[in-house]
Amino acid sequence: MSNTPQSTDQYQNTILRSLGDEIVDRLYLQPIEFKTGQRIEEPGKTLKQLIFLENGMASMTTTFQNGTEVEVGMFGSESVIGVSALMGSIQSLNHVYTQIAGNGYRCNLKHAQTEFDRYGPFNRLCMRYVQAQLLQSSQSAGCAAMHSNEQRLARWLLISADRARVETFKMSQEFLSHMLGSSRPTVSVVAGTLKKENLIDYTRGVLKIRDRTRLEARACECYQIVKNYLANYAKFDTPHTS
Amino acid sequence: MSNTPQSTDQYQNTILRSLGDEIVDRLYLQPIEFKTGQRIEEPGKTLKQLIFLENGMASMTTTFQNGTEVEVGMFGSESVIGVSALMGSIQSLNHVYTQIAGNGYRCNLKHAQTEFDRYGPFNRLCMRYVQAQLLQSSQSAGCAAMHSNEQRLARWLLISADRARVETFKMSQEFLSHMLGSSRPTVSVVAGTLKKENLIDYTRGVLKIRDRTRLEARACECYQIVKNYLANYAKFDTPHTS
DNA sequence: TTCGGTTGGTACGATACCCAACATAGCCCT
DNA sequence: AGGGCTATGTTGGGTATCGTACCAACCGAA
Repeated sequence: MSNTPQSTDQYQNTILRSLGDEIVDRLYLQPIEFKTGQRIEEPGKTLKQLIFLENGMASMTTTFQNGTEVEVGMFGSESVIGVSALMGSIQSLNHVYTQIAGNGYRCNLKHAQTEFDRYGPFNRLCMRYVQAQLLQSSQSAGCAAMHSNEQRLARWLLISADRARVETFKMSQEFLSHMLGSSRPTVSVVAGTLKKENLIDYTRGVLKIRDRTRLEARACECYQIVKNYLANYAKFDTPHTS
Repeated sequence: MSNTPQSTDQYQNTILRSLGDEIVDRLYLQPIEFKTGQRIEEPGKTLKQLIFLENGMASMTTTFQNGTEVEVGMFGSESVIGVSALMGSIQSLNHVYTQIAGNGYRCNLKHAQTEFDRYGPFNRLCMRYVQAQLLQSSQSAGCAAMHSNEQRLARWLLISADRARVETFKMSQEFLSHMLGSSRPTVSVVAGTLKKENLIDYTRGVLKIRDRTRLEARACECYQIVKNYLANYAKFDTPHTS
């Protein structure tokens, strides 16, 4: 069922792993490291590259008129950042920047476009990934409307850990409050509860997941839905090849 | 700057309008009418068709474990429903059904796939539309996290009116509460406020926008952002043709 | 060691919203 | 006109969360 000849498992990134060596070669990837808080995209700026994360995590955020910032999307080793440039939106719409340091590969937009225009596996994987992004956004929209801050915080921590492929990461409460669209004191209280019950460890911005199972029980179902989808989106043939 | 030879303006639908006659012919469209509440997609069910709405409005909803249902996406004359089938997600993920009666065109998935695989204007428009969907979802996610029920109700009414191309439509409070992810009494109160101020008329489920300007002022900025994007997404050349 | 900056904990009043319940009003059918 | 039925209006109490404020803990630089 796998959708192309597998390359060696030298990559953590879902898409790179699913592409054959030959195709990856044509992308002319350049290794790149990310510090925490590094900007990848800015609204209105023309996209010039794709980023394939190997580990670490990046957020996409929207800034409202009153200056508040909310996370509306997230990227990790399952994703390719900037794929909208291949789909006709060459201007970025939102901020994207790393939340958890990591590394990955940079791909010049020209090379990506050329490969995309071969309408082969890379093209199909990008389209599938966009579907995955859509699922994530939709789920987040419903989640924000229906679920409590505790559920959403638990979900957010789990997602971040999954994507960054780490169980420990640095993350201030101020920051978490922006991610959830809640207030900082609320994060403090909610995180305090989870900490008291030993689900997480949280000291001066360093966050560690201690009991993943119970933390998952506290998170809303949105966590599993998105996780399952991301785990499988690249695995099956498209109708093109069936 | 327009992206293909225009067909005559016989269509209201953004995508059909942007495609040339020749391409539209190859889609073998069949006219179709929608009553309120008619199902278009169901989760897990295999997609067999695309729908191009000419007027009326359809919602995509997610149902949570506890049975509550929330709207996570919306379709109108700017959209094509079921495009994910062309992008590798041949199973529907969510419910989609009409909220405001209308009509449109049905396109067999096979014909759509064939045209899509020509990698011409139809392919590019579909990709652009998916970007538009993504923007809508993202914005909704942020909106649900940050904005009040009043703002969101006002936004929702305006969006619905725009998409359905009508200023009057039928819509129960029970239903609106699901759309917003709020409770029915809340809708009653909020709608009551807007009604007292003569922004809307609302009698026994029939809703009419009376003062669009002032209603827009009550809605959050998300309304304009999405509206602008939808008004323009099909208008410019993709990088392919530049 | 001291200082300044950042981060975290907590309190408190205000508010938005929920939930459940009940009363009312119009619609349809007979 | 009467009897359900559905949708709306309204209420009251409870809860989650906000906003503001203030203090404490910690970190790194001087």
